[in-house]
Amino acid sequence: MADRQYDLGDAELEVLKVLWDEGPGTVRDVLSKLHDAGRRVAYTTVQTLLTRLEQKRFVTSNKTGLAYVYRARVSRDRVTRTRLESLLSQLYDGAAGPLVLQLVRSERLTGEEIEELQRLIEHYERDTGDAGSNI
Amino acid sequence: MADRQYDLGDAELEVLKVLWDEGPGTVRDVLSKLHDAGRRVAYTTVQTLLTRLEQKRFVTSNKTGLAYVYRARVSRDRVTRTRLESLLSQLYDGAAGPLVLQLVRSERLTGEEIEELQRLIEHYERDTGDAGSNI
DNA sequence: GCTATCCTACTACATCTGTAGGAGAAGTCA
DNA sequence: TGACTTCTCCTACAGATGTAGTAGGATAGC
Repeated sequence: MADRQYDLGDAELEVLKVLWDEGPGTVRDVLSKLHDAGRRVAYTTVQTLLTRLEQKRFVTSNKTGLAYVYRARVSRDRVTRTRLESLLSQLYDGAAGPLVLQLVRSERLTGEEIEELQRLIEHYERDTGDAGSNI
Repeated sequence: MADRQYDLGDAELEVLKVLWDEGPGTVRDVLSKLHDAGRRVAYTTVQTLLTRLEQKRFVTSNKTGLAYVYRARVSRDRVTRTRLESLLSQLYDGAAGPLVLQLVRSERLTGEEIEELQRLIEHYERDTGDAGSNI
């Protein structure tokens, strides 16, 4: 009963995001933020979610005064990568290329992002000597 | 009870992928493919999954001889896009750019994909007059 | 000290999802 | 026609997840 495993549910992720965005906070802090964002949810729901996140080791807590303060234990980047990997393996057999191309074709990158992309590609081509194999 | 809604579970997606890859097929066809792929699962499990997929309107069926033949009703592309959008909105606030950059930085694109990307970017820059705003 | 407030702990419950068994109809083969 | 095989239909169940109520301890203001 002590530990849960598996992945993050949507509601859990939402709570975790608040901790990423706002830094450590209590149940009430998180609840306020969620309410601000228009999310109607009960205090005890947030509490349950934070408890489960702790059981899954995504957050830690320590009692400060009256209430527990929760703190994210995994980085946004780490979770992002895991979810992304999961999407890639589920839908693209793990290949990143098709996904990138699909996204770029959808023309939703900003000018700056395109520039950054351009730089990355130049960098890549310098390293590998223009287009080559990927083995 | 007639209709289910919500999204696809992992097991459901696996079954749907078989239909995408192999074309329409019966429970047994799908089961064989899954077994070939090393997936140990019972006949009735596949049956249940196909039934649920039909309730969710991801597949249709029609009785052909003895058994029902199931056929994907939504394209791989459509489902892919939906899942991707969901990931984007959950983790990147809907912005595609950061995800693309992260993927390209992970250096998992083939030479060909990089070239294709290069072409897309050139195309983009021709259209918009080099780097510009994204409004 | 009392009372309103806030917090935690525990419990509950519905739905979704993965997984599968059993009953019974239908077709196949000897 | 009887024994298999193969299907569908219905039912079941456990774990994950979202959501929240209740009980009871701690705190703070009056």
